[in-house]
Amino acid sequence: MRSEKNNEKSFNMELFFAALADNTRLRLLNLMQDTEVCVCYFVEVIGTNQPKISRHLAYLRKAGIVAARRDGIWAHYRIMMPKNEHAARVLRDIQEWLKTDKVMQKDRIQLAKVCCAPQPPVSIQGAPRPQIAMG
Amino acid sequence: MRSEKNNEKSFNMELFFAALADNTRLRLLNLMQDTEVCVCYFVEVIGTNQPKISRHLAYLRKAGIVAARRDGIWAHYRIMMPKNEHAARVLRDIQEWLKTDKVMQKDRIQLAKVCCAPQPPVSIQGAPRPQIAMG
DNA sequence: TTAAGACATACGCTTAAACGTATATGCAAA
DNA sequence: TTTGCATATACGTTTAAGCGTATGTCTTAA
Repeated sequence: MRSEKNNEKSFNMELFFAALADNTRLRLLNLMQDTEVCVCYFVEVIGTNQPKISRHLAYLRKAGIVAARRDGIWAHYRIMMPKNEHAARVLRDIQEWLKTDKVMQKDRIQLAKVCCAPQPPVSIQGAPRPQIAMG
Repeated sequence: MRSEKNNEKSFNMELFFAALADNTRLRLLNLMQDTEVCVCYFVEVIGTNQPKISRHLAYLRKAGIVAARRDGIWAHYRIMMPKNEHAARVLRDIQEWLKTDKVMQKDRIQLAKVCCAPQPPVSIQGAPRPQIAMG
């Protein structure tokens, strides 16, 4: 996609679909299906460096697909339904789509494991647990 | 999107959404809403050079969203519903979405004008007319 | 068989997306 | 206030998307 200002008047379809055209971002959305998720869990489950996750989350934020909540040193991200009804419909369809994908299912199981483990990995010890890990 | 082989087994979501993340390609899809359309009409309505149109149509073809039909020197493109039910659902939603967009509506009106004009522009004289220009 | 037209692709360029690494920011405990 | 940690952003590099122009391919008509 070529750069273009995100006009307030009309929803930017290009930006919306560009945000969805990346496997890491789809995995992030998948992990946020049922609840907000702390950034550190994304890093743990996706298994990559933290700046990469942060950048992709920023991309989703700028596209109006997710919202962030700060809680002290922790940042929690959640899916935010676009006001545009058509975009919202597509996003809901995508959520259902992701639920049927084997790799995405694995990711959600992995999130549940990491969150509910009695002895979490050292890298995320003390991280805030999401209320619900899976649907 | 980074390059990745389009695995036959699982639908390539990245490629699918990347194909939708471009305004020219969305305009092309919009013009194919009701019927197959000859390439020369795309060039006329979009108002750009022919190789650009051809390249974007090739992109849509590779993403499995459109199909081409050769008829002598003419090439006709039409929307092809993906076999993947989720992709098909999203694509149908997008078609409805495009119908509500002012700019896209203008494009379809323009297509109708060009196709039904008693004296078509010189550049497309003799071009095969689509059966239906608008919904 | 040549010529002309419609369409596809090759080529070189510009721009931006995505990456890893380094660093800045902001909060919290000591 | 200093230290440590979670997160965000800056920076430089690599890769590929998108573009205009040029050229190739295929078909039809002369």
